[in-house]
Amino acid sequence: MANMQEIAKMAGVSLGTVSHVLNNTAKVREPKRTRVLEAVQLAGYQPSQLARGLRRDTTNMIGMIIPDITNPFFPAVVRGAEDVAFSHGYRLILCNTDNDHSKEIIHLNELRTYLPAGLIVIPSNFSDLTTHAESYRRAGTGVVCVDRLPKNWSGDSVTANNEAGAYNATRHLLQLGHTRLATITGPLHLTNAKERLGGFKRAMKGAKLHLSPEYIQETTFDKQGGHAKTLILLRLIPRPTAIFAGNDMIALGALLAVREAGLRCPEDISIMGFDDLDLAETTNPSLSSVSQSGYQLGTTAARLLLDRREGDTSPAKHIVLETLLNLRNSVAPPPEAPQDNSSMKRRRGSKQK
Amino acid sequence: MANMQEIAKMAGVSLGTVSHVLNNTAKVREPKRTRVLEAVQLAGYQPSQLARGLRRDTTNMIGMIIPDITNPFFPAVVRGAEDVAFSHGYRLILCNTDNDHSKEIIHLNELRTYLPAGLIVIPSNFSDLTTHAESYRRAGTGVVCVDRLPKNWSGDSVTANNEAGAYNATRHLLQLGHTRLATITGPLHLTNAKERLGGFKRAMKGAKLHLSPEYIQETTFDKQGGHAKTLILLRLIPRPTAIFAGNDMIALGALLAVREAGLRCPEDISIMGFDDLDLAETTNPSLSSVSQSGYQLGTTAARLLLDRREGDTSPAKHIVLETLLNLRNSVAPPPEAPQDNSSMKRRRGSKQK
DNA sequence: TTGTAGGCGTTATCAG
DNA sequence: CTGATAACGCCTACAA
Repeated sequence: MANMQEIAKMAGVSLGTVSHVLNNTAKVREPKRTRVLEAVQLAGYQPSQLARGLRRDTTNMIGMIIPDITNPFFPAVVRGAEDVAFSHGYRLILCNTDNDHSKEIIHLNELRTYLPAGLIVIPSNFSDLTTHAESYRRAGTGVVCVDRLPKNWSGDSVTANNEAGAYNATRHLLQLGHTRLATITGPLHLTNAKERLGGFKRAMKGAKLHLSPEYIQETTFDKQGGHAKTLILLRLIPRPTAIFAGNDMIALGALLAVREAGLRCPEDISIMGFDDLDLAETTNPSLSSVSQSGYQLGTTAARLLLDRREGDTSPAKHIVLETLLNLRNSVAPPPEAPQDNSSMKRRRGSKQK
Repeated sequence: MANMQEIAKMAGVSLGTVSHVLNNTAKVREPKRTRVLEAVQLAGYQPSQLARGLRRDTTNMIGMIIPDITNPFFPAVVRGAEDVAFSHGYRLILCNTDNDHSKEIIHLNELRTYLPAGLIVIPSNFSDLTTHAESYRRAGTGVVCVDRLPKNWSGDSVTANNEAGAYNATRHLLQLGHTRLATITGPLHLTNAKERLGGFKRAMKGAKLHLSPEYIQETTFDKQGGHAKTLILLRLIPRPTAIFAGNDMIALGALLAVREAGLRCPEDISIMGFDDLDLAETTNPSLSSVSQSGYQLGTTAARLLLDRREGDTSPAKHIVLETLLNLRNSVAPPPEAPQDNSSMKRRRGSKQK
């Protein structure tokens, strides 16, 4: 690979002049200027990002740390971030943490040595991002947090309006006539899971419905969790007629469990998801879900980061993107709407607690 | 961030000595050695990858170029590559091409300036990878091609056995008694699409079945394509009783089209996919598919690359991973099956799972 | 307007 | 075995 010195020789100018025309850092007169450009063209020269970064004390790389690219929600976020980054000349270094915060720390520490232009992070469980981000910020490197927030996070963030999304979804179930609603939440130490539960509870409270604790099941954000917890919910008496799942993977597990139990969705039980993944429209029945745009989460985060780099020093921003309720076939009114199974109805007193 | 000079000062040794203990490039005696290590620990020092790369003329970054992380098959490949890379101290720079070969060229040219340890590429449509890889190879940088191969590719590659996978899948359909088989292929300039069609044809030929050209439809590897081409196939007379789809996304589109047409799968028409994506088990009916492990494709590619870097200079390797036929509910014998009788024996015990 | 030279943080070479 | 010192390729004062 040619270097600047060779380009200078080819164009018959000095090294500094080449740099000047490449970076527009000084007006170079026409005869030389084009000679340089021609030489660059001819040699297919591209400046070493390494040397440039070393000298400038910052590179065009953006570190992106996510739990797991294999988890269907995250690729969209990554893609959104990459599109914005790429079009501005930045590149992404992708790191998976598997929700392991010690792996996250390794990435956080190492990424610093690339002098990245910034960091976009979807925190792992029990993330220690807050303390580590501090050292980035001291170095003038932006860090934006996406989708969920670690403990005590006060920096820039881009999240969905989980609370409102969950509230609206739950409202919809209530309006259909459901009164025995259950929810299967993601890990409640994650802010997004907690907020969704918050929205669910608010809607329940608004409807003046009592919510006994066994109707709230916490699990991991995956199919297995949804499956296991649904089996528990289905054994409850009275059985819930609707389940609000913390995300689509949980909803998927719920769907499978309901089928296994010999029940029908939505006739016997309604299921509502969150995320509106692509798979939501191909399940059987297709899944009603709270739609949040992962892509937009990604583009917004990247733009925020680039603004910071351009010198935006305003106070921390917390951008919240609204959700949309996407109704499909997994929700319906409860069976025989005002439950006529009187024996079941009597039991309801038992959860008076 | 502390640099080596400061560590040297802290430990009361010279800069060179610090480098020596960090890289094991010379035996440093015990009193100093531990002092250095302690200083490193204390300062949380990590060497600048930029400076190191500049000096060593190579970094610990691996460029990974893929069509689109949003496409459900690719994240697994990326994850496989990342896992192997990470555990060996390498990091991934992720680039999406959108199957646009001019975007691919941009990435190829720019990645070189990071002096990457190697490149893992899933080529775009009409990829010009072959010529560009040449310049990488001259610089001693390995390039391995995954999933599909560009024109005239003669370097390292890791692919699935598309031909055999398609052949086995088609054989299965034939053994169920289907005689009017159609296929919807991906873009035939992509080697994987072409090989799958090859396997399909070989099975048909083996069964001495005529295959008229309108029973072979070519399209893009997505749902829309599968949907549109299925509608065409369903209008043919006689209508095919089984469709072998070039991948699961096409199969998904086919499923939707069949349903729209008021036909039932698998009673009226069988559908076979390829890839065995996660979504295959949640569709209605669940999708029979040729399973290939994207994750394994990724790990294998990364390992191959790292071997090269360790000095393996043997001739180009073409690693081919076997597939597995994963049977679910989207295939069944054809309607009015004329073969309850003789030849339907399970003579092929093959490798079906 | 153009050229020169110093230095970013490392590694590697070569004296001591 | 240890410690200077010269690159690596680039940018940028500063000098011409």
